[in-house]
Amino acid sequence: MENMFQDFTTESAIFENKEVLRPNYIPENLPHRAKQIKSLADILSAALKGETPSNIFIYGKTGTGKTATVKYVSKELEEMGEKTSSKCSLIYINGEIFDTQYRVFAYIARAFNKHVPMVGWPTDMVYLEIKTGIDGGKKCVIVILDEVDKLVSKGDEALYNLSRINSELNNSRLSIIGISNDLTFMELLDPRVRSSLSEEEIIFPPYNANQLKDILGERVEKAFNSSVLDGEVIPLCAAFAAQENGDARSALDLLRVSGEVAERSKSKKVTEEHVRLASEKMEKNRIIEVVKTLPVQSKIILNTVIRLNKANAKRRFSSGEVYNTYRKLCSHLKIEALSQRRVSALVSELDILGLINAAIISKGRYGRTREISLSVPEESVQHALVGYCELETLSTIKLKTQVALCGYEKWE
DNA sequence: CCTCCACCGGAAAGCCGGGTCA
DNA sequence: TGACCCGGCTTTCCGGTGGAGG
Repeated sequence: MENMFQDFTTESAIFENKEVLRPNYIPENLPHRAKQIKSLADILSAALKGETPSNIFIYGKTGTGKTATVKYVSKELEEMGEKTSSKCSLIYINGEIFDTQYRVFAYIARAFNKHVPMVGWPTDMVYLEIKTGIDGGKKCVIVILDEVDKLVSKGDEALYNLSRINSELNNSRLSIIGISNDLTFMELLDPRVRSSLSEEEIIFPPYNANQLKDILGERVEKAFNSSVLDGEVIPLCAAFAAQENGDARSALDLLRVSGEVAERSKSKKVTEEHVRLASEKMEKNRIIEVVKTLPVQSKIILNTVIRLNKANAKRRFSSGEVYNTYRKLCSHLKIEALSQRRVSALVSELDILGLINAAIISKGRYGRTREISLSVPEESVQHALVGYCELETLSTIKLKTQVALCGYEKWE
């Protein structure tokens, strides 16, 4: 009998190397980031002259090339450092994974071959280890804190201690590069830490459609077999992503998924049609993800809108209608209904998430209200609620709610 | 031009589960 | 262990408002 994986072992007709399209792949060329690369290199070049580079704060939305740029520049710097034998070492830390002061410190200590367990020691002891580690040889240490906002959300001691470590060192110097896609966290910082972290700032603006086209173009040669892409594929991917928010990551994702769609349909080429299918598929997944993680009450409200949609020819409903139906649904589910004010707030949240539309209109004598309508296909939401139901194994009341939510049975 | 509907959305306080500290 | 704090969620209170109808 033929092995069931037989089909999957044959060479791909579409992809040459799919990894090139993954977000963590660092290309040799970063289009449209020359300015940022130069600023970063200028600042860090101090390390090669034996001086201390300023601390740097890097800001930009997701998929604007922050991490790629920093990794690219630090690789170059390390190479040059070895050639010129000026000692400098870079330590890359992702704040999402190392999200407490202790973990960050332990990780840094390990970079200096100190045997620090990932849990257990008093923090100041680890701090001491780092200090002696860094100070061991005369050199320059640059700590890169990616997603630094995640780290700060649990307290700013880590940043505070790192930024003042220089005053306790004799031989070496330490600089910090903080990377974030969120500016609000700066307010949580001690003013001294804030100003020391942002001695220099580099901004990464979103890409436009043309720039995204260049980025995709840069990678297709390695990623795809020659001439499997139709001419319109790249511009279309770029346009879709630019429309969203100029996010290179999602542009690359879209291109990859388009290829996968083409591959699965046994096509020899990736066409415009495949991109559209891929885009639809990704959008659907996004919706499912969002709906699944919604709090129960928001799900009930969403469900209310769907029920209204099913029961009426019209597609728009006033806040009052939605709230009344919501109350009925709640009493049917034997769940305490929220106040009108609260439901109004949750409706706003659903609006921001893009699941429903809620625009304020005035009907003159007949009051002012929001017109609420579903802004995504009915089936994809329903699909998500059903999917959630299957996974839900919590308390019986919750389970009952979920079952009722996907059942759509009449209750009056 | 004024009224008044039916709701919006800010402010503030209450509640609750979880974590911390002495 | 109990006092206390914190953050998220919710309620209560209430001032605000665009425009059809008078």
